Amino acid sequence: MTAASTPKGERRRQALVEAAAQLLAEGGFEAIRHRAVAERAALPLASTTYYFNSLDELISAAVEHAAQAELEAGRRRLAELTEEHHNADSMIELMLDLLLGTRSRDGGLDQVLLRYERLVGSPRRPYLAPLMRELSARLHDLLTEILAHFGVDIGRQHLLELIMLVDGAVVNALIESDPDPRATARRVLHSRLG
Amino acid sequence: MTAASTPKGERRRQALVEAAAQLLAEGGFEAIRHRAVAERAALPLASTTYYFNSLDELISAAVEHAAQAELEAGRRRLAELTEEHHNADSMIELMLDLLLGTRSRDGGLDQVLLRYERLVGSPRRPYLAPLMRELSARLHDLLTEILAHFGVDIGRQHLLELIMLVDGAVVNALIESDPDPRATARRVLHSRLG
DNA sequence: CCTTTATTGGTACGGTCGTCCCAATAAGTG
DNA sequence: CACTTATTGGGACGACCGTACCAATAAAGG
Repeated sequence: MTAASTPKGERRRQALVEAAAQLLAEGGFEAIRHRAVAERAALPLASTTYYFNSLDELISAAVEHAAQAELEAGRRRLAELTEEHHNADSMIELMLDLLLGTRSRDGGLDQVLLRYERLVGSPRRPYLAPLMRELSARLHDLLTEILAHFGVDIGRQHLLELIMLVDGAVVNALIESDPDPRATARRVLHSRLG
Repeated sequence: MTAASTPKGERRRQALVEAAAQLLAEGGFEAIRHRAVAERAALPLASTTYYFNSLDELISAAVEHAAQAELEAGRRRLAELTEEHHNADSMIELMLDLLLGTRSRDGGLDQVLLRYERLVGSPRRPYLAPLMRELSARLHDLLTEILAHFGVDIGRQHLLELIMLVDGAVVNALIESDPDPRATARRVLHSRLG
């Protein structure tokens, strides 16, 4: 069964999803294993197969959970913006937070790496494709809203170009000897929006 | 031991590297397993640990072998260029072949996917970092030579921007419902060079 | 209360994995 | 030739993996 019909069951199922999302953030798709998830959630191994028909289903739930949380955090950031920070710099930093993750601020690489592994690893997991497209569309919407909020009126095509530039900057920064993808991406955004 | 001291031994070692490179091209890093490599090379399992101290060493050798072959093929292509094909279109197609692989011509996705998995997966394999940087530098050299051969004088910074654009176009095309990363990348190059 | 359904958790199966061991054999060398 | 080193190939070990089974227990519904 893939659904719980009892409050406690629902709580356990959710605990598994959150544990899987944590593992995803820490070690990528490959870190989501039945045993690892169960241990992280302090539940028995078989609970993972009881609430999810397969590992893929669990991975999907984890990806969706993680992405929803990221989008919500972004919306909260947008809502909390005060007038005093209405400059291009803070807009760009907010965009970078959404595209690369907030942990990239202090030079951390792991979160950036995970995001691009997720991106590139998705075609190998066909069951993720519709979900990824949906989440990608929502992210684009949010970015458009953010730009609009800062008075930047941007067309869909121009936004996609911006995202392409950032992504290209990141994947190329990843193999440098002292990688700082956020700095590279920031330079790109400044040259286009700054 | 990591080296062979006998002609036959050297041949076997090379057979393992080629088998590993084949598997890498077919299924990515994860496809390089002791047993798979040995079977592909029609050699016993233990030969893989006899000639390579670890799986990482075998993976490194496979990556280097594959990349060298790609670079050599690119150089051959450059040398074989005749005057009749001296137009921007054929230059761009050659660049796309080098950046995305020749199998992307007919819309094939797997080779493109493999290349970007290799790119994004490299930071997780620190032993690959120096090798990847070396190979990346050689690819940049080759691309510069190609552009120069077509009369395009391009600075290092401008070349890097071009590559960034292509890579960004590709990773974003990968999650589309009917992905054609080569077409997207081609559009980008035409808008900059065409 | 009792029956039916949902959940629990311990365990087992069959598989793949990296790595190691070791006797048998080939190759190289004096 | 003998002796030393390189190589071969078969097998085994312990660790993980996804998944399935099943008796015991808790919850829900009449």
